[in-house]
Amino acid sequence: MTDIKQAGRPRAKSEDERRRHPTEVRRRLVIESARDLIADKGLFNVQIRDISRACGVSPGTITYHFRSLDEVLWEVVKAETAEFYVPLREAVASSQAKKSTQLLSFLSGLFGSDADTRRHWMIWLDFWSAAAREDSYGEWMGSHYEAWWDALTGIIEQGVADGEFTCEDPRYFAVSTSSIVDGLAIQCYSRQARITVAEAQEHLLRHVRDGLGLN
Amino acid sequence: MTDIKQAGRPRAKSEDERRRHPTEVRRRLVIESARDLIADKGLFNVQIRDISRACGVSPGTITYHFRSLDEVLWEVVKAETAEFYVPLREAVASSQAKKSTQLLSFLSGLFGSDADTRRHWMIWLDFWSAAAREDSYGEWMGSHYEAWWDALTGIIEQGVADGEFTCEDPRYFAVSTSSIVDGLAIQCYSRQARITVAEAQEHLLRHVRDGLGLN
Amino acid sequence: MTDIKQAGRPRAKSEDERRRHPTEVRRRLVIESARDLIADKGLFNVQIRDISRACGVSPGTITYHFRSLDEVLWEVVKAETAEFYVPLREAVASSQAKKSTQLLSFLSGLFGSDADTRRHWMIWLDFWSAAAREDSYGEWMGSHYEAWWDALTGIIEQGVADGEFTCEDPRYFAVSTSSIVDGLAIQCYSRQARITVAEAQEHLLRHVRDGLGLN
Amino acid sequence: MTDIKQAGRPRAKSEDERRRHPTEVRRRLVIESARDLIADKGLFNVQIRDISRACGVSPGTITYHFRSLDEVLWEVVKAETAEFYVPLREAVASSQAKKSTQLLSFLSGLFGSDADTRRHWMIWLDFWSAAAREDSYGEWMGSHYEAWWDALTGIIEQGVADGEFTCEDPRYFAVSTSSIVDGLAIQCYSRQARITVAEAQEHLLRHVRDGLGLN
DNA sequence: TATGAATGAGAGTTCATTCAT
DNA sequence: AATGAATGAACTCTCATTCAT
Repeated sequence: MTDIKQAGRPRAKSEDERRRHPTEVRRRLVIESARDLIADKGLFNVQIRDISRACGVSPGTITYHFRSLDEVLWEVVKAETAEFYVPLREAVASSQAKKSTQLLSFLSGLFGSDADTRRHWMIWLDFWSAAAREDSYGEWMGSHYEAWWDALTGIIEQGVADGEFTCEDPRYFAVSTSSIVDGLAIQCYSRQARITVAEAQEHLLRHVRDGLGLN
Repeated sequence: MTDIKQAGRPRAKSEDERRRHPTEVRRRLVIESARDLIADKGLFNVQIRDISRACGVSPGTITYHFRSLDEVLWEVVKAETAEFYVPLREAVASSQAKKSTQLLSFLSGLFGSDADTRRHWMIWLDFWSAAAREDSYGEWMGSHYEAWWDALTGIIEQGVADGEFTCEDPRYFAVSTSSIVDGLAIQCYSRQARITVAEAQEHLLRHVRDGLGLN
Repeated sequence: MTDIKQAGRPRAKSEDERRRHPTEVRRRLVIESARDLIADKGLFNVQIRDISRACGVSPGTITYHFRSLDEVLWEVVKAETAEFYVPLREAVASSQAKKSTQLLSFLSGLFGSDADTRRHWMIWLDFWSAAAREDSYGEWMGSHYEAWWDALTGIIEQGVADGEFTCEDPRYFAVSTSSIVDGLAIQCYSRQARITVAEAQEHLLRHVRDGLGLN
Repeated sequence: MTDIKQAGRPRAKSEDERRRHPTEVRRRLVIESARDLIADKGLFNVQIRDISRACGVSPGTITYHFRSLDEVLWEVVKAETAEFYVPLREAVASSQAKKSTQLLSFLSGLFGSDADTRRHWMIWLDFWSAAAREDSYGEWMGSHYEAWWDALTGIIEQGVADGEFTCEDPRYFAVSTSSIVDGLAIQCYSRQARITVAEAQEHLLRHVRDGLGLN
């Protein structure tokens, strides 16, 4: 019987349509598809079947490449988190512009009406809930914000050193800023929001200009 | 076990818990029990059986008094929301203290290590997720924050009028403050938090004092 | 404690609104209300709560006066059955008209578009299903049809004796007629019926006139 | 238990029953099993668990292949309905016998004491109730009877054309006949029936012979 | 006699996971 | 590597019935 199964198989034909991928490739494809779904339905409202349908594979393929649904979710959060602050650090590291320009343009980019930004915040909102109840999520979130704060602090310190602006306590200001960002995101990305994304963005920039004595 | 119940000891109390109650009373008891559970397990991780067990009633009793589990959750959120800003408005309305004292003492109260405050923020975190995906939650959240901002704005305007402190744009400052509150709560109430509740509180107060020119 | 309950009671006030009735009266009121519901929702699709609501009493009142829901249903069927063939026998017994007139006018009355007739057939349809699976319903149905046939046979025999019409085998004709009645009712009282009630009636009358050589 | 399965005994058969099947095959197996159950317990008295037990699968398998229990029931009714009138139309189309023979032999076949025929009428009885309350069932029933009548009418017209028998109004006679069939089935397939299946059959044949002037 | 809160077994359905193919 | 049928525990919700009042 087991022989029969092996026998009828090697049909090279459909090989090209539904490609077979090594685990690492397939995992990435799955995670990518799952991100949109999660943004839509909520981190803990997504089913394996949803994800498999979104990838064009069968449910079994998901559990073949992942230990469990939770692992998929977890990987999505990690991917989302990574991609969120990478640009920040890159901007800090590479840009030749003035620090104030770097800072303001980066922070502006946090609020946008495009699908990607919305998706990011949707996942992020759920992530906070998760981080409040599970150590693993909490730990990950902590290290993420720490890096966020470090990066912000770094830019501010450089700007101060460059004489672009002033700031008595860069660390304190970094935490304030990241908090305001999150607090405003809650407002402007909710349903029936009372604050538009543009208003949130404007609010944030005003906060930064005021805090750093820019104009 | 039944013997213990029959015996003459702590009868009064357990008799009272398991008594029959008119719907309105029972609903309130259920909501009260559910609040703790939700804080613990998450708004959408609580099951009817959890709640019924917590109330000492059968699952059928929950659905007898509520149309569905969603209604219970919804009522919990409404109760939690209502109780959150009521004190703020009362403080504004009744206290004879200086506005700055009122304000700082109220805001201090938002961050605490007691079970009630923790519970509040746990529910609140889930509420944000819900408000990002369902109009009804979003609408409710919007009107809550609007009231929050109005109240803060009112106090600040009075303080300015009284000459206690200065503020160029009270409304803007109110939104900033509520956003920082939420943003800090995310940090200090998460697992493995990098910021303690006391630090968050201190951070908030510094933000307010700086913004209003107190000290 | 039991004393307290007795104490607060004798409030003669609402005595008149929600009358208390001896069991036999209450049972009849319940059965009467339940008939319409059953016609609407189906014999085995009616809930105690529906019935109690229809009577303006509480669910407990139903089970206080009836052993069980099944007993209510059963009584409804008995009431419906009784009222169905009583008029037939009365018509036979009392009318002074010619037998052919009696017969045709009675049979015409079986098909009508009024609510009462529809209600009757709705219950009757469910009754057939019940009679096919439970002896008690089957037994009751059998005796009902036997009486039906006897009555029809009797009229026909009298009509033949009176020289009004001819019929070789009155019993056979009675069974044919009752069967056609039921078969036509299935058609004309169904949803999306292909045969109207009027057509069914006309069909039946034609069958009887042909069979008895009337016209 | 696992040992028994591993052992070489009656493997072929039980292996086959519990084998995995593509959806279409499994659906048919489920429908087939459900038919008997429904005949036994009634169309709306069958539970998913009953059906799954009868098929030797788990409850989840039923809802895996069907959207809901209602869909199973609906498919059973459709299958039963289809198989009911197919033979009639085939007899009309293919048989070389005289029309009167075709007709009488087909109609005889409607009443039988075998399990299949009983099962058919049990389901059919419930179907009438359903058709009286739900448009979808009513619509389906209507089209079924229309076909039934068309087929009967067709045979009769041919028989008349062939000079085998006479019939003034074949359509009217077809409706009468189908109604008598249903009306007699109610009687002879009920519990405690007063008319045997054989008597019903005899009654029907007499009706047809009389109506067509045969003998 | 009447109430209606409370019960809890049992219903349909969902869904992560398993595993033969 | 991929499939998708199968599983069965667990969920929400229903509802006849009970019983304190």
